[in-house]
Amino acid sequence: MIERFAGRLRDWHLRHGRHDLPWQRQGPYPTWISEIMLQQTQVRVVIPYYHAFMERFPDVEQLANASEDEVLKHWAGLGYYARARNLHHGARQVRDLFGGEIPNSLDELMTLKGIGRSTAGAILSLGFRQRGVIQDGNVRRVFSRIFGIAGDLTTSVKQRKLWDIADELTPADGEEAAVHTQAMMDLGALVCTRQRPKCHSCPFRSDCYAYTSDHVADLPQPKRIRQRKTEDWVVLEVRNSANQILLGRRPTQGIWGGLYTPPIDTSLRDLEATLSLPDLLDSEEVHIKEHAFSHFKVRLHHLRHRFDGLAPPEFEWIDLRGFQGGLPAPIAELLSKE
DNA sequence: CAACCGTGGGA
DNA sequence: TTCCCAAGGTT
Repeated sequence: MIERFAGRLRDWHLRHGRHDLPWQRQGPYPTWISEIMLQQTQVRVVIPYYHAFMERFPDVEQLANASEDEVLKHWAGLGYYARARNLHHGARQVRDLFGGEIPNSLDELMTLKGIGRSTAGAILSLGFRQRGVIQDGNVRRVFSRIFGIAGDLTTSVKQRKLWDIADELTPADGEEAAVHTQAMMDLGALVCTRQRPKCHSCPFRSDCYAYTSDHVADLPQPKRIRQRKTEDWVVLEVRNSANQILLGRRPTQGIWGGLYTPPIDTSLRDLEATLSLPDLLDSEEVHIKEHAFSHFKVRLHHLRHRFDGLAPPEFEWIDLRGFQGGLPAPIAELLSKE
């Protein structure tokens, strides 16, 4: 089974795999961009962002020379904004430390911000067509079912085991490894899905532990999700007579790091203390919007206020049209309302 | 090691 | 409505 695995996977992929994704066979830079965008993010969500991003930042040099604000503007709505900040930082590392050429070794790739072992393996394999090994959610799910790996897959023992299997199954030849890498992800994404897997069309069903022992629904073990707390945030939309709006850049650390939002705090009273705008307590609540982050929830209380004068510290008057910075998705939606 | 870090969509 | 997940990495 181990001996025949790669060959059988390749044959399946030739007929049933994905061969027309926009970043495929485009070289290391497009592979890098797509791999970062695809972290924890579905293909159909990524595609429009990928096209716009590549249009504006067609190569490493243009990405490195751009401002972080503009990079985040193109990332706005995708989420996990550290990915964009790290990617931008990584492009500058390539420019300044690698002479503008993306390195083609595992160790060097992993020195770039935001590139871990799996993403480095993917760039080596898919981007450079050199031998590289990945270990993503698709691979973990496929292996846990085929080889019957139960329990928590994030422990170091299980991680070691999964990496060992992945390494053993990956062909030595670079081009074959590239096809293998794409095929592993396609099998996980198209057949060996989390819910309602299509075992009837799986090339490994006769050897699959989960399928042959009727444990497909139990593997891999779902990770326990802790209850998410809910906070209340007051989002203060302040406009002046020129229809500009008060926005401030959020600190790099924390939620929405590097993006721009209106003044936000847990109460209007706290906002009044920091902003000291006249008649702030008279501002009206437009509506309340619930928003879920990965580890907590918020009720966004949308308030409107009119003010003409100097922007308070940490904020600036901004015309949203042509603004070169990123707005978080729920904030952009909130500000677009009448 | 566990918490942190977004968003949209499907069930 | 609510829960869960989708090509992870950093701290």
